[in-house]
Amino acid sequence: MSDNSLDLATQAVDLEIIVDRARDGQKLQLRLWLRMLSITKMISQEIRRRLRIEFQATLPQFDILAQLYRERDGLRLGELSRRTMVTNGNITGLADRLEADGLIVREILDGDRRVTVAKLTKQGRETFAEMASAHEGWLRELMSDVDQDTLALVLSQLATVKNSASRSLVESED
Amino acid sequence: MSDNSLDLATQAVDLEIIVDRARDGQKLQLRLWLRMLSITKMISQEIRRRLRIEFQATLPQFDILAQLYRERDGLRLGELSRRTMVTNGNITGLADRLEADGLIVREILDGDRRVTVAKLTKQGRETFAEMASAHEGWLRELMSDVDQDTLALVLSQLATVKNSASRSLVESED
DNA sequence: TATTGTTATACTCTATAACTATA
DNA sequence: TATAGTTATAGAGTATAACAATA
Repeated sequence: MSDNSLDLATQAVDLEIIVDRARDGQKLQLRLWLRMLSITKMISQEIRRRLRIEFQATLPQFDILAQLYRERDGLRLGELSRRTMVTNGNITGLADRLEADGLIVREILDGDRRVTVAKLTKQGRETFAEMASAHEGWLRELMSDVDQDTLALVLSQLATVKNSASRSLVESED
Repeated sequence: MSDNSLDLATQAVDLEIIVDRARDGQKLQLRLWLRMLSITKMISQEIRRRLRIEFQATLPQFDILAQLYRERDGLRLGELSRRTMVTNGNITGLADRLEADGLIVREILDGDRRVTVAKLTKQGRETFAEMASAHEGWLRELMSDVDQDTLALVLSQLATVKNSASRSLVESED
């Protein structure tokens, strides 16, 4: 390859970068979204598969157990609904299945008989501890090529994204 | 929202950060995953809501249309299945609905009658162009607080995550 | 009257496996 | 025999609205 053609190649690359940048500026939000969607779909399919096979559980169920695990006194169903972003009506069905499996119990609150509090049973705590441990290992495995600095960086930056989205959503609620 | 509840929200965020820091070091993969999951759930619920209301469409359907939009000659159903991470059997059902809506057509390939190629119809192209434009606007809105540098940075770093996950998944296929 | 949770309903997605037509 | 796509089936999640009990 002659010096001349190398120059041309270099120019072409520069141009490409410039064009990319120009095209960027726009649509970065969209591209970031599509990338997150693709990653979460890929990973969650695998996680769901393993949860189903090894624990006969689903991701929304895991999510509920996780919320209850860190709230030893349990949570009202309404609060559980808010935290898991699952509607009230659907929380009932999820809780039904978890209760049938003996992982949670529902208790009516003394003092306000409208309120129901869900808690983990002993078996629920034990089962969730196993699930969480396995889950953590799976994630470590699935992200084994990503170095700690990158993880920490992306994690912190995504907080901005999360806050932006939740702010937009709350503000558009009318 | 009253000033009081705003303060409580701010306190909750601060507490989360402190607890996050304390727990750091370990489990970065898990925490990154949970954060991505929470963000994508939040955003995708809103996107799905708007797609349904404004276009009577779902996210998987949008995904299929997007793949076909950029492949003017259409795609085999098997390739569509691979790209959208939807099983072959379920692609059939999705394609049925899109075809019933007049957005795509299925054609048997000359030369190999086992193969079916899906393409956008004229109406499909027009409809998708509108959907994509609206979709881009929604994302810009939902991430309006995130600056361009952060977007670009996270976008590029997530490529690593994506590659790591897909490599792990492929390797564990046996 | 407002709030908490349940019930009812309809639809879509997801996963798996058996099956048909074609190569 | 292998491949491409379809059919069949079961189970869950999701969204919406009407409803009962309680405050």
